[in-house]
Amino acid sequence: MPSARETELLEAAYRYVLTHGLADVSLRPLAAAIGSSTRVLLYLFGSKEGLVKALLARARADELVLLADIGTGPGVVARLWEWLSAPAHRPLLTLWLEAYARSLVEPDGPWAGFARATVEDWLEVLRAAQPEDVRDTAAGLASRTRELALLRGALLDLLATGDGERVTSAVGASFAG
Amino acid sequence: MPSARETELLEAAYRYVLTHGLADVSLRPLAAAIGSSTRVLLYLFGSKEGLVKALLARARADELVLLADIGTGPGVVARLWEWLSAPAHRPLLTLWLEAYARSLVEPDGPWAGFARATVEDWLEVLRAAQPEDVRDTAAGLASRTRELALLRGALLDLLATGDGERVTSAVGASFAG
DNA sequence: ACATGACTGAAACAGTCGTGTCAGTGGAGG
DNA sequence: CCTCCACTGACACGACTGTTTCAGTCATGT
Repeated sequence: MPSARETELLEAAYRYVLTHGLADVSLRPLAAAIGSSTRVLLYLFGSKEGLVKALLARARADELVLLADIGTGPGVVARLWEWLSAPAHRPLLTLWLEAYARSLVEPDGPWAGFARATVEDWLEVLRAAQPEDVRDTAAGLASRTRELALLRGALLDLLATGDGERVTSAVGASFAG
Repeated sequence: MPSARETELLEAAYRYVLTHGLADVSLRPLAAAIGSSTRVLLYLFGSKEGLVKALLARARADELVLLADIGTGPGVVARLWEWLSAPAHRPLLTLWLEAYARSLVEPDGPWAGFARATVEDWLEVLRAAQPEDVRDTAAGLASRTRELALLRGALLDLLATGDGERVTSAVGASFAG
């Protein structure tokens, strides 16, 4: 149960890393930017690793809210892509990709398991959206794996090029109906 | 025109970052691991940024060799996936993803433009593999964008879960013919 | 023989890193 | 009033960062 001050500072730190990235964040500049001090951050989060872990969990909370609100049934993929391609979400998704890559390179530490966890989260949502008769078949598994791949590959493209038109039309062509 | 010693050390450093990652590499441990010294690395590459840039270019060279060898015509996507999913290439692809993510967070520095460049490289290969009559149409552009997205999304999944069977069957289902 | 240029070792530079220490605030509950 | 506890400021610690300075070594070309 985090204290009020803790969640307040976490929120500020979260806003900070959304624009500065998580990879080479350091306590002193971060503390200065959010009007705090390294002493307080260490006191509240125990260590830098604790802070990073809290920030990762905070980012994941945003993701889980989306997945909970997205619903099921036909059109999930289109709705997911709508959310993924929204310019307002770009900082969050860049942060997400950063954490994803990092968790692959450095399987220990606060990043541990981040990539695998998001794969499973999303696959589960896509599974829930499938018709019942394919949900537990090999074809169903392959199908939602393919949907997830398309969404994330398209996201990679979009984040790099910013060419929403081209990428959206590519995604849309796959799930028009 | 790099000297013999320079390419030799670059190759050793490349092998090092393939297993240690590029994000938090530092000169002293790297130099020690490859039997050199920070003095020499700085002398040969000018600065750490110069070294990182050289390493990125080295990684890109591996990628370009693949793209040159992959040929054109039907089956490119399947052949590309065969290469991407080969266990031997995993370190390279993890490094690739790391550089990709980093270039999005920190658009300046040695990473600049890395993500965008690889998108264009791959799209061009896929374009060359398309039948002539669609190559310059909007549908052709959307089609190869979609192929690229699928490949890279599948790669993300594979790197995180290692579940080659599931992912490969998902990719295969899209391009069986 | 000599000079040139590629390469290398040792040590130091100023700076930043995460973290620990010690000493306080300042408000809430007894 | 007094105590307790969440929180904070100032400062120092050792380790590490990229980079520089100064001094070589060694083979090569003339």
